[in-house]
Amino acid sequence: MAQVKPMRADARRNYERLLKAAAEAFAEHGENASLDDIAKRAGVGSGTLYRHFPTRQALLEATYVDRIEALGERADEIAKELSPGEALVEWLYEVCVRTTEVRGLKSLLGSAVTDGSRVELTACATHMKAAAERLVGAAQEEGTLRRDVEPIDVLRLAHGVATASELAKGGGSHVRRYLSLLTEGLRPG
Amino acid sequence: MAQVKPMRADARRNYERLLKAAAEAFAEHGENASLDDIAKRAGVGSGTLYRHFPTRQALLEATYVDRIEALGERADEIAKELSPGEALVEWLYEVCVRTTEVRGLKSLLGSAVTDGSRVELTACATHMKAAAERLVGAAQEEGTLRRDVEPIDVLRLAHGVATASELAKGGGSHVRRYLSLLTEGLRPG
DNA sequence: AGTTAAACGGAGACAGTCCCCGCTTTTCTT
DNA sequence: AAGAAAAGCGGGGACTGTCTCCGTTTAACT
Repeated sequence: MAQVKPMRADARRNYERLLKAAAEAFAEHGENASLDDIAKRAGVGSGTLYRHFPTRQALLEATYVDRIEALGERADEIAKELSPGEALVEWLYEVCVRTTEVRGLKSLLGSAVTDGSRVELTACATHMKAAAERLVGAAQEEGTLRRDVEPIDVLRLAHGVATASELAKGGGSHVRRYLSLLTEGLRPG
Repeated sequence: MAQVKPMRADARRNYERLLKAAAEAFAEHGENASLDDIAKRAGVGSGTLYRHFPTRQALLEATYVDRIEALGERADEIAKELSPGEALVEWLYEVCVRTTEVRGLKSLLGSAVTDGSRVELTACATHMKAAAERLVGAAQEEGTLRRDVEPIDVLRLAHGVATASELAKGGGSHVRRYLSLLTEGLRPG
């Protein structure tokens, strides 16, 4: 699975430049930033971009793997500090916040939890699912999470909460509230 | 607000043709169906399409107002048959199902509950909010819905549930489940 | 230095959006 | 009924974005 042959020097250089340009462009214009423009920013031809990243999704993934990995690590940090139930909620909160804050991350996380997505098991999907499994399993052990939900359900619902929050003007400020409505339920407590 | 002058005969004819073509195209290709193609199907020039419907959103709205109105009426029908709490849930279920079933409806319903949307208070937004207000109010009276949620919150969360369901392959079959996770909460009952 | 294979780049085919403005159709007037 | 004014039509074309193809360049290895 790993790079069998080392990349040629110019290829490696262009790859990195493209990632940098992509991060800028996605941050500036959202997930639909023009790909040709990204190539231009990076100072390479568009052919080079498409050779390295055959689809927008591939570029998005490469651009944000580190963020996704960071989320995976956060899961474990949080798990050390809080009880399993609290840890799950707090992690989901962070996932939602990133989803709404980091432009372009949303579609990536979305396709990571989509059934039958073209892209077979991307690195991002794997990371997220693994982290969710750990937290969900622990919370169920503890008895603070229903046993009839799967990790993937939780991830999808978190994505839904992020989407709902985004619909409000100050998206971020609604995340906590909407997430707690999900965890506590809409019935009066 | 109503049409001050009656439309010219040809204008009216083209308007209707466009709506019919749009319904077909959106059903076939989703909300991003080509507008020029819709004009072609309708047998009119693209200028005519853009004159009647300045934005994709406007066309989407005109295409689906009747569906939205139907949802508004369903709210009242359901309210007659079930207790307030059950009625709200059942209505939300139908909203979610339509959202996932009718291609193109999603982005319309989404922008209807978006804060600070360009389009000031569209007919769709008004209908949905009014229906939600009735059901939410009744359920809160009855005591089966938290008092700290607004109708708009409920609509947004329903949109989130629809989004989450869509991420699963057989979108429709997950709606009931995800909606009940929202109403009951993720904690064990 | 020479050879080779990998990588480059940007022109260009294609598709979609949307506007502009000369032309046609309808409607109004007398 | 005929002519004028108003309303509406439509499609050409500018523009933007995607993505591929293939002649040219360049790194890597002798």
